[in-house]
Amino acid sequence: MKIYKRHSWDLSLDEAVAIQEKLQAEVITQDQFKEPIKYVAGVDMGFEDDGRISRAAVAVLSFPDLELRDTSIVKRPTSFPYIPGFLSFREIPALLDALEKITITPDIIFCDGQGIAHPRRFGIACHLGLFVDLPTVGVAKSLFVGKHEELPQTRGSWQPLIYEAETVGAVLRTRDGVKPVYVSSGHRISLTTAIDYVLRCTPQYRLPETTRVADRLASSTKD
DNA sequence: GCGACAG
DNA sequence: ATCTTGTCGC
Repeated sequence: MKIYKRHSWDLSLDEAVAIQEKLQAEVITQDQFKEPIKYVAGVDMGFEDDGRISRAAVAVLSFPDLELRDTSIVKRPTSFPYIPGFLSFREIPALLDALEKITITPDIIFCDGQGIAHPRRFGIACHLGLFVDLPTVGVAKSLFVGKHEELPQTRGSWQPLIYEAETVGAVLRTRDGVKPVYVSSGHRISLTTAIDYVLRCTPQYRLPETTRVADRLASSTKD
């Protein structure tokens, strides 16, 4: 699929901050895509050799039946350290290599991490969204920024995630009695629509099927 | 200044 | 993210 390179990846932390602040202005948090959605994708990362090697994986599933239709895995040297607030600079380079090889362009991409629920409203889902110019959703396994009320134990219930007096995402229960996930808009999709698609992609487990498939691909010892 | 801190 | 067995609970 097509990738729109917006900047180089050889950056200092100060330059990375400048890029986040500049590109943030281009993020769209409203629905801007045509339905019906036919394909959904999930991306995930794995590491080897104490983090020196990155493994990126992409899984494209049909929607709404969620059957595997395309996959891609790439391995390359890791070029940026993990620093809270700058996850995208560590993971996106490899993810783009993997996405470039995908033959089916998905209609929505689920990312492992936050969207606008980020200190500068520019988490990995937003960053990736601008590079692929497709709807992206951040589905994180843990809280990064913001606070929220307690939420019911039933699947489908959710509470707004508030940060600096703004709703930046939602805490969503995707399975009864199981730890919730943190959903936020990445690009070209609203929060309520994002929640709807996350629920439609989590028929059985806590995380979206797309992410689960990508996760096992990125974790496999093979190449 | 002191903690907290997506993966 | 990754290093790792058994174990508690439905």
